[in-house]
Amino acid sequence: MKIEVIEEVWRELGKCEMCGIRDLVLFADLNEDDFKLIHQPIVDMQLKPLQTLFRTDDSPDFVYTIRSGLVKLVNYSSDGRYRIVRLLGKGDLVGIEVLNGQPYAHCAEALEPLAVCRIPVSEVLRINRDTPRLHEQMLARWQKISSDADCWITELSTGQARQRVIHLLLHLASISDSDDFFLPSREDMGAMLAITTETASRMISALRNEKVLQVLEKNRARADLVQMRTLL
Amino acid sequence: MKIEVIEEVWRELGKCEMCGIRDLVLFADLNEDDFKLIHQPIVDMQLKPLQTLFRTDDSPDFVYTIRSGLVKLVNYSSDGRYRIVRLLGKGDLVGIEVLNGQPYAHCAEALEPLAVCRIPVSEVLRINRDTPRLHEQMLARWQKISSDADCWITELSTGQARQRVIHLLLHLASISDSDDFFLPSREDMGAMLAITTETASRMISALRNEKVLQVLEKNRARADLVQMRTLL
DNA sequence: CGACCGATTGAAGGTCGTCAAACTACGTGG
DNA sequence: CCACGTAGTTTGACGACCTTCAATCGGTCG
Repeated sequence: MKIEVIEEVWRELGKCEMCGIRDLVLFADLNEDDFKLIHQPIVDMQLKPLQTLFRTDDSPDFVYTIRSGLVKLVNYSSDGRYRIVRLLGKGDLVGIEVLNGQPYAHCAEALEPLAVCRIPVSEVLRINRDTPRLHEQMLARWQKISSDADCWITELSTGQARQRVIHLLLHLASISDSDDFFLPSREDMGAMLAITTETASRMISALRNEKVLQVLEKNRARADLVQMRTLL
Repeated sequence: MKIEVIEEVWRELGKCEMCGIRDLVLFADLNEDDFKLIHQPIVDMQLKPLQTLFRTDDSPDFVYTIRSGLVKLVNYSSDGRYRIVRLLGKGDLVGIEVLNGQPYAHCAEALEPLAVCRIPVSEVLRINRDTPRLHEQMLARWQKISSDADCWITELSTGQARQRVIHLLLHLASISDSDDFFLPSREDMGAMLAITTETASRMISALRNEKVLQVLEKNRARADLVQMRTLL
């Protein structure tokens, strides 16, 4: 559990209106006038794997939209062990709970090289007060979080270790936009699936022996998805 | 997995403004004028244990506010097994996802004798469009669902069977408003904790032998909460 | 080169699932 | 009234699966 300081690489973002993933983000439905409500800057940040966006006790002043990369939300439980409760990817909004006046509910760490837009909470609240065009997006985002959580419970926390690993790999492949996909460290797989790192490792080895999974460079893999689904 | 027809006992509800749990419910922040927006009736229903509020494929026309009792949200997975992904109690809103135009995401069944208010979706949507005083409640409710889900993942789906059972009992005790609390069938405990009914039964037996748990009449129990917490 | 970290593999033991039987509570029908 | 059937709970025995502990391997970085 390394603690590293965030090296922030700032770059003033021209305009949200020009955003390449405009249709995916929280501000998708805003019009030109709405954007005039933004006074404080929305800044672009790049993070390297292991760096944190925020921790539970950080001052809840920003939310983050993911432009590219993968983020894990981690819950450190009272007895020391930790559990990854969610994965967020392109277009997702990290830290949404602070928009309700809550503290950050998790620790958010980059898994892959990460590009995010850092949005001041005050700006979202202002826009949300002055135009109705955020409401639907907000509700849709909460909805997605909730259905992802259901999936996490039914697919990733139920059944035998082997099935959980396969479900996880299928999920990772489905949210990847390239042919290969992100393969977490065995420790992280364990924290997602509530199994040990050794068990995770054994399952990955087995799938490799069975030729349904190829491990590429560090943290990347490719899989025969069709055949893998038959193994469930 | 019994399928029973809902016996509905209807009673025209005087006014939401007179509601005994007014401060807990979705409409908590509405004022007198807002209530004039309601045209279709909100009706009071009583259900017996095992009866269902709705199933996944029901037409998504109503949401339900729980006045008293306990509801389980069930997810039937592709491979036949089922998993309980959430418990809802007094003041909770069942079926909230349909307000976003989605189908029901779960099957909702009564665990205890249940009293709910059945609210037409169309009314909530109208109020939500014409007044901002529902927005905050809606967001707060989604937020609670999400943090409950986190808790479900970290406490009820992680660790050894014994700890999971203890966490569940502590949770049930905490949401009960009397001294004793609801004790699920062993099968339901299994579906909540991703363990078998036999294991659930063994854990309950053990806790009884250790004198930290007393099983009362059917589906009720009392526990020494302080001592039980030390067993984690 | 050596230290270190993560991944892998092995062996041993514990926990939990599976199968089966006995027990309890409850309601029905003889 | 009692015998009986049903459904849920409990308990036991056994085996599979997973964790634990430990050793090894491979790659990276100083």
